[in-house]
Amino acid sequence: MSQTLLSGDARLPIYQRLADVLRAEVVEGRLRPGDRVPSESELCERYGLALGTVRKGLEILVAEGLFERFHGRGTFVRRPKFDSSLFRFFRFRGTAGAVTVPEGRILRRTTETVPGFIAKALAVPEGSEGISMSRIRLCDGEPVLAEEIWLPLPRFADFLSLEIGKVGDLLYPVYDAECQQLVARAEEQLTAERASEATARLLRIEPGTPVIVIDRLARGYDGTPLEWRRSRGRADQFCYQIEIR
Amino acid sequence: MSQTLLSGDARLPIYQRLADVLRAEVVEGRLRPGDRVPSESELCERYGLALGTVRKGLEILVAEGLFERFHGRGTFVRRPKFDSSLFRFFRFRGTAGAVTVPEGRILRRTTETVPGFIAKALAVPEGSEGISMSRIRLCDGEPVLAEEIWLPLPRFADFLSLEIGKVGDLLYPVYDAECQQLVARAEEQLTAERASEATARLLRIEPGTPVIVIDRLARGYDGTPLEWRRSRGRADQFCYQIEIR
DNA sequence: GAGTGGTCTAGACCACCGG
DNA sequence: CGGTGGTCTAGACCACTCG
Repeated sequence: MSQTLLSGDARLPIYQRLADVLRAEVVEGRLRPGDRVPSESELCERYGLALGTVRKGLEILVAEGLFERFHGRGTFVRRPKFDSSLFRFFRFRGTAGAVTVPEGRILRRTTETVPGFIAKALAVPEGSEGISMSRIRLCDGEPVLAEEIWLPLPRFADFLSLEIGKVGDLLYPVYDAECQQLVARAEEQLTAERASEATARLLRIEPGTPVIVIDRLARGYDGTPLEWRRSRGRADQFCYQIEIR
Repeated sequence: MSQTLLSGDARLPIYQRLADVLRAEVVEGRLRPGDRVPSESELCERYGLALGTVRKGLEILVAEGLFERFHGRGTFVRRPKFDSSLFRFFRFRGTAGAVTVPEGRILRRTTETVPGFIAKALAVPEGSEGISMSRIRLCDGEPVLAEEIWLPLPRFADFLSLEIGKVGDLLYPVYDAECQQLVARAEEQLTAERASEATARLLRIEPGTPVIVIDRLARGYDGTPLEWRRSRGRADQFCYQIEIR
């Protein structure tokens, strides 16, 4: 019957506990993005469950976006990649259709005291040190986004020894490779404001022009805040789409 | 076996065809929001299917947001209500937490030629007539949104005979009751711009202040465009939140 | 061909809701 | 209490992928 080798709160459904166990495998790094998850039949045997129960557990994680399934190939831990997801919000005049990752250039990298509200978001102590960066992103050589980025210390200490010019267009793979920090998801918040002098200079627009402001908090699989980022882009290039029910 | 009374492309899975059949019941108005859907066992009998197959079909429609299920009570057609969903994007200073529907006041209602790009969105012929409205929405007496609304004719002809002052804070229930037009979902598109003179006056802000612009196209269950709406709100009160993976 | 996920069945028992 | 959805099982057959 409901006899299973699964740990966890016995009041929860078995498929839920299976999902919890597998999610923990990812959170704790035993399963990494791209890895293959044990097959359905393997999980049935290992935990002494019926196929339907195992499938339901797996489907939970698919719905969460953690796993991907491929008929005939297997179940895999999904690689999150959201630089493309951010940039689907922008309409670019030149590159119609194709999603291209804009070029990224780090302009400054310093160590500073983390401002209060960012410290709060990153869940680090008030007044602690962090890495502060300024970055610009370009499409076809034209600036489209100006970014301020904060990373907590000592978690990202290894990032300081990297040559700034060698960092590519995407930061999250670098966080993974150099600092063993995997970004799994993020929350964003949108608003708009007038371009400041500094922002206007970076985006090559007139000060006072409306810009979209996107605050992003990136988190690891376990929910730990890893990076705080504020991006500003020209409103006339910005366009976000949603479907509602 | 796969013998079933279900219509539709036989290459599709049975549960998918069941979902299609039930969705059509809603689209064609035989099942209306709030109605109870036949029970699992009833559907099993009616179509000669196993329980698991029926459940999977129902779960598709739950995932689409069309149905809601309640343990012990039954399965129901969900009532879409998104005036609250729009306003969860806004942060209001006064009313912390609770989601309140802002007061809505129609300032103008006229019949005019539908502008080209709106006609396109509404899928009505270029140059046809439509209802044009101007509406303001207030929270605690303060204007938070200025709206331009277009309705296609003759679909919404009955709307013209309504007393403008008697229309409440929500339009969609009125569309349903008076024009037999049920809004099921909507698409929105966000951007920002400088407040024009007219917008600034309505929102009681300085011209040139950044405002968020939300274009919405509301559709019926069958996908027919029903209403086009452009809302403008003060950027300093606007805040849209998303989670990404 | 061996292994994977996808579909479908038939039936058991449980938990919740309402009258 | 009867009817509803929720969980779980055991097993069949199919469709896809890869070596």
